[in-house]
Amino acid sequence: MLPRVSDRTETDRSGATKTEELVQKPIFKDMVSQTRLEYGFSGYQVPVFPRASRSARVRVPIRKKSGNSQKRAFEILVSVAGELLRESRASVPEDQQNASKNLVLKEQEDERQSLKCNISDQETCDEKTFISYHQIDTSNKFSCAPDRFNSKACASATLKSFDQLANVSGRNANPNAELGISSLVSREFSEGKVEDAGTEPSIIQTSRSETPPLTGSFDVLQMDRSPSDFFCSDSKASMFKDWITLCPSRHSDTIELVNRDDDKNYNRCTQAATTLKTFRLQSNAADQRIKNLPSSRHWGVSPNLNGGASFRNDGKRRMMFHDGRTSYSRQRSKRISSFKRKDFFNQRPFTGSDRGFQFDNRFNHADKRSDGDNSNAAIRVGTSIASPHLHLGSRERNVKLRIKSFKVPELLVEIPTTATVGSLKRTVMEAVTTALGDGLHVGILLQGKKVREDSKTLLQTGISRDGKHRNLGFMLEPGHPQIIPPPCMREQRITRNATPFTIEPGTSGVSHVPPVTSCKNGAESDFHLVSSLPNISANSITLLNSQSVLSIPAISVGALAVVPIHHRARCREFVQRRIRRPFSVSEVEALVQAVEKLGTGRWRDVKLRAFDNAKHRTYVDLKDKWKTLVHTARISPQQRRGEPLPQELLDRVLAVHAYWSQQQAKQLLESGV
DNA sequence: TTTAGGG
DNA sequence: CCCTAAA
Repeated sequence: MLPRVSDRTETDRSGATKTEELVQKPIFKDMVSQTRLEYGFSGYQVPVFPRASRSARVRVPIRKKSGNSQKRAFEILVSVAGELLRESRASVPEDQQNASKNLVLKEQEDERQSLKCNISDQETCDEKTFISYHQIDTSNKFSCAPDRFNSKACASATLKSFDQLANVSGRNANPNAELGISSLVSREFSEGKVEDAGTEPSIIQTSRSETPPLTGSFDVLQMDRSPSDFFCSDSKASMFKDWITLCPSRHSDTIELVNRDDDKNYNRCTQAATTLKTFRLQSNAADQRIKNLPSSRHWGVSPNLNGGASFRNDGKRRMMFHDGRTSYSRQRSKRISSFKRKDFFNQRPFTGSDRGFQFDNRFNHADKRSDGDNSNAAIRVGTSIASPHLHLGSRERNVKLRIKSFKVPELLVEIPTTATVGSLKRTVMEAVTTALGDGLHVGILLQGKKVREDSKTLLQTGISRDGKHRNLGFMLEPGHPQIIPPPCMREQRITRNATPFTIEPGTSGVSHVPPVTSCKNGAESDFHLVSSLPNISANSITLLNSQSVLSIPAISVGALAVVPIHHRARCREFVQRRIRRPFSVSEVEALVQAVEKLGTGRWRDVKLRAFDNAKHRTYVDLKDKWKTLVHTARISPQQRRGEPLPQELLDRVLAVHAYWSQQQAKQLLESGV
């Protein structure tokens, strides 16, 4: 067997019938010798988004027009809290379960199993804010009781006016306002009393629950994208004016709400997207959808009213039915993103794709005491540790982390030697964009070892003890959860154009030991490489080595623990449109060249010849691109949009198009005679 | 699956 | 970029 062929068998193409093509097709090395250069970027250093400030925060948009913004904000908070609690309830050690005191979420005895929230008002705040919202209707059915909580006993609860925070009611904004919410629900609370050292006991909503109360702790920064529903009603300019920002405050155990009204930079953002982890803030609309869904989280339960789970894979949206049939769905209305996305990279430098998890670029600027050098922005992370020795305000419970840059795994760029420096820049930018755009996860390395347990606190993990954090590393890792298909996809996986690193169908089911997949990256890498990889542990894959053998390790228990959330998110996101990836000049060049040789109508061959490395370009894409190219070439330069193409290239397009049209006509004539 | 073409 | 009929 030809080595060249065997090297390539990891791609979607295999089988003896295609051997010939494979041999004929120029592989990467050949391309290099044929006027093409290959640039390998190993460990490309991408600074944290320049505007990133000192803290990474969750942002909760507040709709201006929706009336009760307090209610809305609180709704979101409770929803957040609920998600966090749900995620972490099993992971809080016994000795840490009695720590915080401000927000009390309790499972109630009544049939609705609702949660009680007590939120206190801080007395030092002149402006009393009273949140008396009941029956918050999230998927978990929380309810909130008015404050019966002694504020002294919950010193970290620094709830200031919501109005101040969000400036929704037109009052003066106070960027420094904070809302503190405790991270823990303790058993003590359910018994009615909380004692804080040196302060008087406070009365807590008593509930004689037979079942133990929910316990859990907020983990470090858990963020997710907010549904776009939030923004649809507002004008673009004001879209992001009203934010409530959730973040761990310096007092820890609190969540900070910061008004973002003052920040013009947000106005140009297109989408609320802040994700480090996996819970969702849910809008009314999203809630509504959830309510309509079966409450069961069991795999295989279809969230789709049609009886099929909708998902997408590699650009194709389909309905999957339980009997294995697939059918195409035309429900555009189900798309989450109804707003227009503009230039992706400009606006969301650090966000992932619609499908992946996202890393927000819109960090908070409020805290500008230092860090004038934005390129070295740090991310401040509150530990949210439920410390057994709870001294509110104690700085020891905070960990400051400075992230100078993220290391992006290797990118491969191919560009003609005749290309300009400018196009090289653009190409690299595109590669970076693509890598980032498809959703990277942040990985944490502690002393070279991957920290996988997302539910553990920093204290437990040892990060908090690591005074200088020299041994703490952050990495961007591919976060393509498609690799671990949610069960709704497992019955029938679409593999043809799947990424080269997907688990093969044989491993469907609940196997935790996916097979080892080896891959020669050199020729296979494309801009997509990074994002095609599953979320796997760092020590099992060397992304920086293009020749490395990729092995997909067993999925960690921690990863599995969040699968249900993934699943929910997935199934909703499957119906999203593919991310738009405009063709670069070099890509157009390659396309034209291929069509010159092969003619129109052989798009599969064109794909194999010129875009085999680019998994995100399907032959349909190429055909479509050619269509638009021909159109572009015909219209006046003034009418053209996007990156300007050299006239020479467009002339070639027209010439090629004319030539092959003629050929086609000839053939038709011959066959007719 | 691939092609072709409308949306 | 999506969708889909038809091959």
